[in-house]
Amino acid sequence: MSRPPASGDVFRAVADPTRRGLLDLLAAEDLPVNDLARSFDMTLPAVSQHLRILREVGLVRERREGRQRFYHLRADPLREMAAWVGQYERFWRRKLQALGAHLERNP
Amino acid sequence: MSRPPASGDVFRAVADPTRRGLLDLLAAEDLPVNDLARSFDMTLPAVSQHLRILREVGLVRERREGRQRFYHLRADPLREMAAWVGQYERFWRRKLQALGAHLERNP
DNA sequence: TTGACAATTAAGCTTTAACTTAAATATAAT
DNA sequence: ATTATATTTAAGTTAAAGCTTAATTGTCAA
Repeated sequence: MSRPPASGDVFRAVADPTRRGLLDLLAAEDLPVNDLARSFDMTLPAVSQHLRILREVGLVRERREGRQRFYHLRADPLREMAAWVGQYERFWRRKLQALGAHLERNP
Repeated sequence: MSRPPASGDVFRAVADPTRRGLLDLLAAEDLPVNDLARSFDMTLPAVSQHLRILREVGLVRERREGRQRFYHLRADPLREMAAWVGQYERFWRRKLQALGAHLERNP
């Protein structure tokens, strides 16, 4: 059985600011590890390890091109997060609405 | 100076499944710690510590009532997360659209 | 084929997280 | 006053994260 690639741990994968930064970069364009690493204040292996974690939860894919490895964003696993956080939208919407009503009463 | 209540660490706060569970419970109703703790397979202090972390990032508030402490959801800090993950929506939307187009060509 | 480059894996270290049990605090009930 | 209840804080343990340097693998170029 091939289990769904570490679902649930998407939250943990994305908890780290470096990893969110990596995803943000990859949202713009596919990039090789060296280029990615330049944006962060840590060694190349460290970035490589972060990429491994993103790979494990399916948030990025690797494509080999010569001796470089281009990373490509796969956003799908984030849908789980979007769905979860979406359930809370009504709470802040409710509050905004209350604020609006208040401003209307007290213009 | 009162710094913005630990913004950015909302991701980390919510990375833990127990803490997400707590928020999910509180989305339905305000509850005292004991009632909250019953839902989890760990000691009361452990749950109390999770609640502290949620408090620190402003995701819950405490209201004292007799000797109980009712916790109340404050969803606002999740907006940061919603905004971040929302930026990725276009990616899976694009993919769904591609799938749709494919199915139309190959009915 | 030797050497340089791109990246990962291995090994080790330090910090942080997530628990536990025990002690402390605060309120309520007897 | 004592005792019980609700919760937190303290102290200590274990495991996982996040780094680093060093060693390894694979590809290109001279």
